Amino acid sequence: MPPKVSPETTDSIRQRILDVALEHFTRYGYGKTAMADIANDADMSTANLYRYFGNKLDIAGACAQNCIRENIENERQAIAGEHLSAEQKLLRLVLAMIKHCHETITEDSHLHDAVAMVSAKRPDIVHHKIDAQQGMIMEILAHGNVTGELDVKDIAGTAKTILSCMVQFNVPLFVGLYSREEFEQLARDTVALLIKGLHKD
Amino acid sequence: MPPKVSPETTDSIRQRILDVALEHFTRYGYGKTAMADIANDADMSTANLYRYFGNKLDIAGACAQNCIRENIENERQAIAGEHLSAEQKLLRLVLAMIKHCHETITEDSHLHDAVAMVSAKRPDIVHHKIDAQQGMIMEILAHGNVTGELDVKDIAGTAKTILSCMVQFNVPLFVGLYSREEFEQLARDTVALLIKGLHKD
DNA sequence: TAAGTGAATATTTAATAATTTATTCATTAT
DNA sequence: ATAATGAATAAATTATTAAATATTCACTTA
Repeated sequence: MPPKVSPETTDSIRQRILDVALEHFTRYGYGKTAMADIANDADMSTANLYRYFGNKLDIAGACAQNCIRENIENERQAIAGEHLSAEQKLLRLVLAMIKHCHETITEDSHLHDAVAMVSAKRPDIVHHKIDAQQGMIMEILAHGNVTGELDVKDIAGTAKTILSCMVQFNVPLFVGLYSREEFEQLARDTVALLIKGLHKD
Repeated sequence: MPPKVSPETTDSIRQRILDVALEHFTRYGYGKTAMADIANDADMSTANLYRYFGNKLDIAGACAQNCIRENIENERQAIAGEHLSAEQKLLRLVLAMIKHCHETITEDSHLHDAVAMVSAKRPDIVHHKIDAQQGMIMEILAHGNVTGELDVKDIAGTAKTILSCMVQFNVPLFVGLYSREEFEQLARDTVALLIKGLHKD
């Protein structure tokens, strides 16, 4: 039997669909992206999309998971490095959140439309991101305990509390309300306050 | 000249209109409340409403200002008392915020509809509330400095930072996402963390 | 048998017409 | 002169219809 030339795997086809779809979602938003548009650019029939994804929302969901994976990777990079203090790491994490939110709402990008859709219909995907962020904060706290910089008893609970103080830096809606500079200053102040606390030493 | 019986003042008429309007906004929301409904219940013609308010949004705005005044008064009551520590006051303030948000979204109440409208078209009104809350936190901090419980250098800046850590307790949208108990626990943890900080003593 | 398609159907979205509602104003009452 | 109104108009909302789009499926191709 003759060897097939470039035998496209199921996975690579799925990936091609996702690449095309993300391009469209970013440029025109979820609503204004038609399955026919995606199919066209992916060189296949509309019907064939359904052999690879259950429906349109599944495609958007898969795109979102890719983006979130990337985003988490970014944030991990930002806080990597043994020499950084817990405060520095926390600050870098928050600044990465703000940066990501700004990218989501600026660029050309009607991406916020797709983000809203996925957030509403697939809360599990959002939750996964929250869990990952809480995990990162937990690592920062644990390491801070080791170096003697911090003294945190309930690491998981405290990480949750810290993350909740940072909602505003995580939600594009809020980030859009102020200038980047203002927001970054607020982030610095917030991290400093969380580390130091208000009480008299 | 004969003395007028029960000479209704302009102010009392305005107040009657506002009472009726708030009732309707609460029960049916901004959109589903017609000027004719308000006029009917206030025993006057629709046209006459315009002798007392510029337009429908002005009525909603005046209602909102009344509610906010009440709300601020509530929060002031909650933190009154010399014997309370700064931490206790801060906690009481946050719990009052949560309580108010819960009341806004539960009850019968399509009030969130009216709140959204006013928030969008009259940001100054919202800002007034934020300023008042920041003022209360400043008072708490200043008093804490006096008693020796706290050591806060930049009172205004710190108050702003603290308030921003509490957005989630101030925005009905967020408050609705979790149970009251969960949220109150989060509030306790947040206040404790802000007061104590993370660092090793 | 697996991958893919065109055409049929169901659901959404957009456009339009019909209705309701907000706002204004000339006029009446007090 | 001040307070109030009914009727006229402008603006917004809702209901209706038409068009576009998502999804399914019987069928073809390799």
